[in-house]
Amino acid sequence: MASEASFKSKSTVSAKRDLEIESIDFFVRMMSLLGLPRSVGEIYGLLYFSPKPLPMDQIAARLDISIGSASQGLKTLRSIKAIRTAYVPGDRRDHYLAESEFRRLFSTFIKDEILPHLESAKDRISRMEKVLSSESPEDKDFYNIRIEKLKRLTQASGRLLPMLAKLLKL
Amino acid sequence: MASEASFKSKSTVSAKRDLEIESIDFFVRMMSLLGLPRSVGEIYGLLYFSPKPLPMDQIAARLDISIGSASQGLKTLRSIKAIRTAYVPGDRRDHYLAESEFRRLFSTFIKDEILPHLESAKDRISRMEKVLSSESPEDKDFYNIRIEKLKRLTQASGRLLPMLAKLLKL
DNA sequence: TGCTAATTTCATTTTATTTTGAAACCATTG
DNA sequence: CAATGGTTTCAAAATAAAATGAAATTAGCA
Repeated sequence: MASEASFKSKSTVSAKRDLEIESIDFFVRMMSLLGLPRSVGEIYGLLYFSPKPLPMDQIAARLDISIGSASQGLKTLRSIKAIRTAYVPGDRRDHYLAESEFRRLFSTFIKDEILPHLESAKDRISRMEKVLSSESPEDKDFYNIRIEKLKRLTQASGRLLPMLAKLLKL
Repeated sequence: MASEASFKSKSTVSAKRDLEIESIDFFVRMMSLLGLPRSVGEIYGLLYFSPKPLPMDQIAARLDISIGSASQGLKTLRSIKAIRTAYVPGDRRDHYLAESEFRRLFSTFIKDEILPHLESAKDRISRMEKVLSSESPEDKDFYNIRIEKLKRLTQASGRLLPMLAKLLKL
């Protein structure tokens, strides 16, 4: 079937392509800042500037990545709520849309990736305190001060991060 | 030369070792959250619970890593101001001490690693706007809205991150 | 200044992560 | 309920990141 439905001038098509490329580049960097693989950034970048929801095979084709990568990347993006599926009548394939509210994206990330670490940090600190109180090594004061600082750090982050997450929701 | 200078009971020594191990573990995780390699976390973790400044060769020996790694790791830690050198009379080697004020550590990290990305993001957004204004593709509204959102994101981070950095300096 | 210990650098090796591609699985529909 | 299109999974391959170790460099001291 030829695409007779809409005529697009050459320059307009390339303008869209330019935006797409800038977007992909942008999100590849941003995601890698969050420790996510390149392909995840590419997919999100593509979807972010796509006016229509795209199915997996088209995503893979336009980014020239394998469908395996695409599937994995979409899974990751779904898990952090950075994309959602859209129903397209008469098409069996799932179609994906970028969730453009970054607030949600970041707060999900903070909740899922950072706060759990803070939790285990608290456990670790209690263990340290136990060790220190059961023994009385030299430099006990030094150790106490260090543990105290660790404690403050985790407490501060435990308060700050949820605040940040909330701020981003504005 | 035997270490006759101080007698340490077996349990006290192991208590210190326990603290050290918890500390290393803690900072390995924390640094990896910031995208820094394992060895960097190990070194900082060791120094954080060391009452005395340590020279590079001792650091490498205690962590069982190569002096190459130790040198690189110390360089990284120096560059983010997470450690500093201490003068030890009669010893030619540099001795290292953990900077225990995390605030500084984090604010340096934000300034050096994150803010530069924001700068390049601004450039990219101007390019996008230029592309969009010179052409008039379909879905122009959609694209404008997306660009607008990106702009807000970078502006918000541009304001928020320095605030955070300052807060952490208090 | 020359000697040597201390440190840095960097090519190579090792390890960890990401991507691929094909097989297995699932779900729709004819 | 078989056939086919769509998706996931996962072992193997490709790539990227980090650690090693030895040579090169630097700096303190005699």
